[in-house]
Amino acid sequence: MSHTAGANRTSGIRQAQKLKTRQALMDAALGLLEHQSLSSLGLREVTREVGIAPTAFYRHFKDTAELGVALVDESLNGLHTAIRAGLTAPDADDSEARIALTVGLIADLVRSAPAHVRFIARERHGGVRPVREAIGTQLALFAGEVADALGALPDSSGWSREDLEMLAGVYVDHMVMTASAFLEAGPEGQEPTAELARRQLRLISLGRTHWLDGR
Amino acid sequence: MSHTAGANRTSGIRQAQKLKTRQALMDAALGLLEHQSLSSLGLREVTREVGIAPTAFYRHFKDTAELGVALVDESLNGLHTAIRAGLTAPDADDSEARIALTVGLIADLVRSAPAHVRFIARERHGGVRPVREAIGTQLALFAGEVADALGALPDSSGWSREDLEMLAGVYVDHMVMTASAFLEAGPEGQEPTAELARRQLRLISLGRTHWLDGR
DNA sequence: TGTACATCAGTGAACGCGCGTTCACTGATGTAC
DNA sequence: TGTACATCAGTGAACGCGCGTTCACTGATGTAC
Repeated sequence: MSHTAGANRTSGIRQAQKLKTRQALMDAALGLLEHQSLSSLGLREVTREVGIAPTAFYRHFKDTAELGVALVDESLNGLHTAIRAGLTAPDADDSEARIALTVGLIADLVRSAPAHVRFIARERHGGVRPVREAIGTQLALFAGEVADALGALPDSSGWSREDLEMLAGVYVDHMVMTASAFLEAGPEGQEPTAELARRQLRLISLGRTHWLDGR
Repeated sequence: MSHTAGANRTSGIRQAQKLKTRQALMDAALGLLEHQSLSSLGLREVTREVGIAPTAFYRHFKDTAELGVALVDESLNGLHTAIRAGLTAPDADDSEARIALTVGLIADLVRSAPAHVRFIARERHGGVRPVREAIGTQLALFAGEVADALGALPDSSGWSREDLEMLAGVYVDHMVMTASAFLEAGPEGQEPTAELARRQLRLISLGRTHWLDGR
């Protein structure tokens, strides 16, 4: 209509630079959150780290809570695609192999994006409501997808939607706890942590196998 | 030796008043932590709430992290005795009844000490290392006790100590998650949250029953 | 019991500092013609 | 392509404010005799 054709392409250099700065703010925040919680993260701290004036922060976020919500999306999109890649790889037919694969996937995720994992584990029950709620919403969506995936498996015939969602919730919670345990464990703690996680998944898997036993 | 006999009784009025102020600081902090994390809690905030001079804080704690560690002990001692009371009440012989009893106990705990529960859930993965570590240590001790209790049950014959500890860990994690879920859920969310928790405990219970099936 | 001294929880002034936010600005990028 | 105007990401000074920490103090409580 008005403007030039292609005006809403938000063209070129300016937009690219803005996105780059925004990303730099998010990266800096994620780094600073290794040793504190979002509720104590200062706007000046973040801009100092990036090397821009404090006031420039407002060109991107209204406050640090809004930055936090953006970090939730970034973190859980990553986790999301990483895990989905694993779930849809149906190479493993026995449950023991699927368990090992899942735990390996979580270990990889923690190794490749420790700051994101830490952020989610930390703020999941953290002091900043909008961020806590964003994480809750995203994890619920994620659990819904896992429930769908579980429902499509032959082992799940006879399962109600409610039970599938319960099971998916158990898996998602276990995943977050395991990821956090990997983070806390030192280098020598990695393998014991993985072994514990596999053992726990075996327990859940057994419960799952016998869920419909009493009809 | 020196002093009067009974000198280390730390006698009387002065000591009592000091303990009272210390407790007031802890109570005030717990209240202020409803909407923030320990890493952003200010010493002046806490003393203002209690109605004493900021400098008086140092008579009790070196910094807010130390206060946090004291809150961990207070919170988990409460939880500890509350849950142990439940575990040692062996009225329930079928597992369904034991599950309902456990979930009811958690709900009671959350209702009677919401701020303590919130504090533990929030700081378990929080930004203040000494506090995070204190919670980890206490929960590990707690899980050890639960493992002992489980090992004493007839259902547990043939279980290795390692498996008992794994199972106890699952129960403890589930308890913290459930307590946190009760907190987040509104008044109408309480019963659905309880039902979900019972369902999850049924799954774990089934896994437990069949743990030794393949020998 | 009474007196003289010691202890120590809580005070209040003072400090330097970093915070979040406002404002008018600059100059590179984008758009119209 | 060239020119004139609009946009807007980032600037830098300034503000009032609450922070953590220091220090010398006060006065009620505790102890010795």
